[in-house]
Amino acid sequence: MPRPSRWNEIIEAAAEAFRTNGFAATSLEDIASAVGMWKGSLYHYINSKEDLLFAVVRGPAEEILNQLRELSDTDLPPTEKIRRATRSHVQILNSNFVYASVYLQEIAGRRKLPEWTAMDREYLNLLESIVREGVDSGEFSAVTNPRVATLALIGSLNWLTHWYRPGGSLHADEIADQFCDLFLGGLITRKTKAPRSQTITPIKTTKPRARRTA
Amino acid sequence: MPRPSRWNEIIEAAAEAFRTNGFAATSLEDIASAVGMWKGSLYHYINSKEDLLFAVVRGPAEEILNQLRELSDTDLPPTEKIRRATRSHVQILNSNFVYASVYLQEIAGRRKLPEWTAMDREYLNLLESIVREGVDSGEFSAVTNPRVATLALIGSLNWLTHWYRPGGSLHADEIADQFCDLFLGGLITRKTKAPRSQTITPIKTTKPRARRTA
DNA sequence: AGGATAACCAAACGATCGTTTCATTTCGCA
DNA sequence: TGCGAAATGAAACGATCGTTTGGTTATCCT
Repeated sequence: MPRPSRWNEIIEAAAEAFRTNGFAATSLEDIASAVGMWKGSLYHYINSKEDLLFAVVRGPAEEILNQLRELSDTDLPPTEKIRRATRSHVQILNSNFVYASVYLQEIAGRRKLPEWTAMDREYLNLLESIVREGVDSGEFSAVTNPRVATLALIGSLNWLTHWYRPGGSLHADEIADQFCDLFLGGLITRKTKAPRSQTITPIKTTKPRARRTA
Repeated sequence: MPRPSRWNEIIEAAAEAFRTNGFAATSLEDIASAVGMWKGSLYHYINSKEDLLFAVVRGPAEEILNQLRELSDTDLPPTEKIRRATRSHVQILNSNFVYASVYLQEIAGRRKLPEWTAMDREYLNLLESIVREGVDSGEFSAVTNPRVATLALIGSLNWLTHWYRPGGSLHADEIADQFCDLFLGGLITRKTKAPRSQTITPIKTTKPRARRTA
């Protein structure tokens, strides 16, 4: 059987190394030795080390944005849009876990390259538009600031790279469903609405301080 | 007036550089020139570059954990505990923004030093215990998996370092309140409970594809 | 005042990094 | 089979990094 092209091996080795040690702390020799060649030979495939980073990251970044673009162009109710956007986000993080992790750790926020910040902004704006639809239609009455609510959802989703691992005991679908229930239903799902913010009263410690050692 | 000690200047310069460029991409010369001295002179204050990272990060990491420890030892209702934990988390992120950002970007997940992973695990477990209290008491009926729900909340909170900036137009208190309302009340706050997950039906695009350029 | 100690300068070292160069091998194909 | 291009080997270069060393200046204390 024809083994995958050498280029794919290089990208996968680079992605794994970038995710584990970070881009700056990864040397080209790390990547070269992982695929069994000399670091100078990598330059038959790339022009610079940063080329590797962009090649690793481009695919999932475009895919996750395109999926939200298509979803935004439907006329589904906002609740269903949020549900599908959440599922889509989790699914892409699951099936392209290493690449997506590198994107979130090395691109999002860190580098100010205009191409990527534009994608980040568009993704945020599309999702915020969905939230605003729900606010305007009266469905999302708990939202006082749509942008903050959107960023809260994105934060939960992107933080997955810090604890989720494909193939682990928690399946991506369960996580997506739990996220949806949480954000659409909230922790509290009762007839009576959750009590709103109240003024902070001083904490009175009732149990003795039990120090934990682990 | 006596200016703050040189040590503090060094730590602040290191923290700012670490947050902006990352630990590995920051050179000791960057830090030294920021405080106006030669890089070799830094070794009168440190033993290694990593000492700077730990010194930057230790304060807020211990503070945020201690606050949750104290809160966990009260007998407040779970709803109020979640609210106060969220406020506390946001407040510390606000008042120690640079230090906390370095922690989340360079320590959490990346390095496997047992001291820090133990703190992360304890923080997660304490917060999860609060969520479980709410599940057991029937208040948090939307939670099917307490650990996932807890990680969703932590993700929203920690992702603040990617978009929040102290002194910006959004105040920390507003953000904390919005987060609380979201997680306690959910996006939807109605008499009828949010419809649960439904099977995915194919998306039918109704509007023509409108490509965005920015 | 003066000595001890902290604070800092200035230069250098060895290691490592990204990149370049050129030789050599491997492979597709006529 | 043989040729040209792709792929890799092998070594080296210049730059930069963390760290060390030794000397110099400033500061504090009695």
